[in-house]
Amino acid sequence: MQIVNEHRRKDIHNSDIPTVCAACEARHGGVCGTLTPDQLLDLSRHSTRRSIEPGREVIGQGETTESYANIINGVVKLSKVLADGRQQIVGLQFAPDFMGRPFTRESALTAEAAVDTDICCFPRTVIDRLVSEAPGLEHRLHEQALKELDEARDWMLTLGRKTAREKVASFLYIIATHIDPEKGTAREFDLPLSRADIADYLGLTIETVSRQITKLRKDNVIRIENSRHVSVPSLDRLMHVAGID
Amino acid sequence: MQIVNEHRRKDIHNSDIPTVCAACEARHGGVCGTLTPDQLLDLSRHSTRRSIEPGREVIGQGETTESYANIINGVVKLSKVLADGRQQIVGLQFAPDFMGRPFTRESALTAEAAVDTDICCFPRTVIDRLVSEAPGLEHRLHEQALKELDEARDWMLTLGRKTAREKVASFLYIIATHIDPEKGTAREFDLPLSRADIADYLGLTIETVSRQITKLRKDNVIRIENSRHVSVPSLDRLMHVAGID
DNA sequence: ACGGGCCTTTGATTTTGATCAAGTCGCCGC
DNA sequence: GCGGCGACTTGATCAAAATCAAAGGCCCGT
Repeated sequence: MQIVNEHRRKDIHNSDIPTVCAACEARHGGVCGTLTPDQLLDLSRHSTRRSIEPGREVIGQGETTESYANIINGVVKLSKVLADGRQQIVGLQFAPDFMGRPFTRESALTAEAAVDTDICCFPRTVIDRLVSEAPGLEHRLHEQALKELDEARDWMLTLGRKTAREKVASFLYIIATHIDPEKGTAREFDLPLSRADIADYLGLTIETVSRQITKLRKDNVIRIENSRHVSVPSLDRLMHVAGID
Repeated sequence: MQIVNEHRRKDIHNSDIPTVCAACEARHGGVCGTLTPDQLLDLSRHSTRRSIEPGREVIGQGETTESYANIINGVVKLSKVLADGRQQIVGLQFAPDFMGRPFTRESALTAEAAVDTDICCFPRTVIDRLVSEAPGLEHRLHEQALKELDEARDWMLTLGRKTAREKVASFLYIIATHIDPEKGTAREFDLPLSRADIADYLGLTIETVSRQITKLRKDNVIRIENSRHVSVPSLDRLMHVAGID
């Protein structure tokens, strides 16, 4: 897609911005926003865009990574598995999240696209060099880590203490509030995860997830078509069912 | 306690180190290790030691914090509560962990001493200033955040996918490997948490925790006296029961 | 030593969600 | 249009953990 000046975002200084970066959302919420035009140019010269189809693994548990990436659009599942195959999704990442683990080579988890996803990949060496040159970049990565930590801890409360109904409602709420990186909350959306994925995210079985979704539909908390498309008449109601004060 | 030169650690340059810091473990695994003697002196002038008895709240969910702290010894529970009182412990912190949330005023969780605990408190303003002066400090805080994120995600797998027996064994394994900051793993230790706390950490009830501990004892995975003191004949066996490959 | 309170254990019963087992729906290729 | 396959739903039954209930044990002060 060719980007012309009129479409460029006005909230960041755009002169001398590499063409590929000019329209990229990752420069706003994402990590690239802290870089100077020079640094951005440097990074963009080494970065490559990739499209990933659903189910395709980006990085496997225990593998070594030689690159980081920004999510341009789509959804990525982060998961862990037990030796006997039990699986838990430990996080979802949306645009413009940064993926990859600074300061360590080996990944402790598997990252896999949940839907068609575009990412912008950077070689580890370039990011590591930029981190040492631009202190603002480490600060941004640090903030992203803290955000993920907060999300992980919120989800621990969901996993440990909520009922199946509350868990499913909590999941729907997360999706409603994250699926569209532009506006805050969507009252209608396609689920980026299959029932099996939702079960792995919530620590439930697919049957329980399905039953609870059916029950939420019968209680008019949500409306469903196609089993993937959900609309939420009242966000407040959903939050309440999810046990979020 | 008075510290004389002979007891000072040799692995860090000790000249001009403030007396209170000289014997402090937090300088090794902790965040102070990155500071120059000058910066350490600066920080130590504004820091205060506090002893906290079990059950005493250090910082409450939703309160604003004006200080950070290092744990000198003891154990701190980090927890979240739902509106109706259901509680989940989302993390345990041991010496020499850093407590407090950089870059945000409001705490999203409650921190409470689990046992008698000593902490070294720093005013927010001083740390924030040192972060801007010493890039190494932010790097260290970033690493601590990433460590906590890894731990949180590991625990999500435990909460979402393990059985009660595996959960209790996982908890005992965590304690065995963290209770003594000096040596790696203890094969005998006092539990820093009550049954109620363990239940809140594992997303179980106290009765289930008690029953599973009894069962692990009968299966000779652990030995118990006083209901607080535990010894572990075989760490490998415990790990296996905990579902850790 | 005695009593009271709290923490812990143990037992009986119930409930929630898992498991087992059929279906149904939608999509795609033929 | 038909058949088949994968994803989802629904139903029946089962099991794990929660809940309800009652002791025990331990510590502490009197």
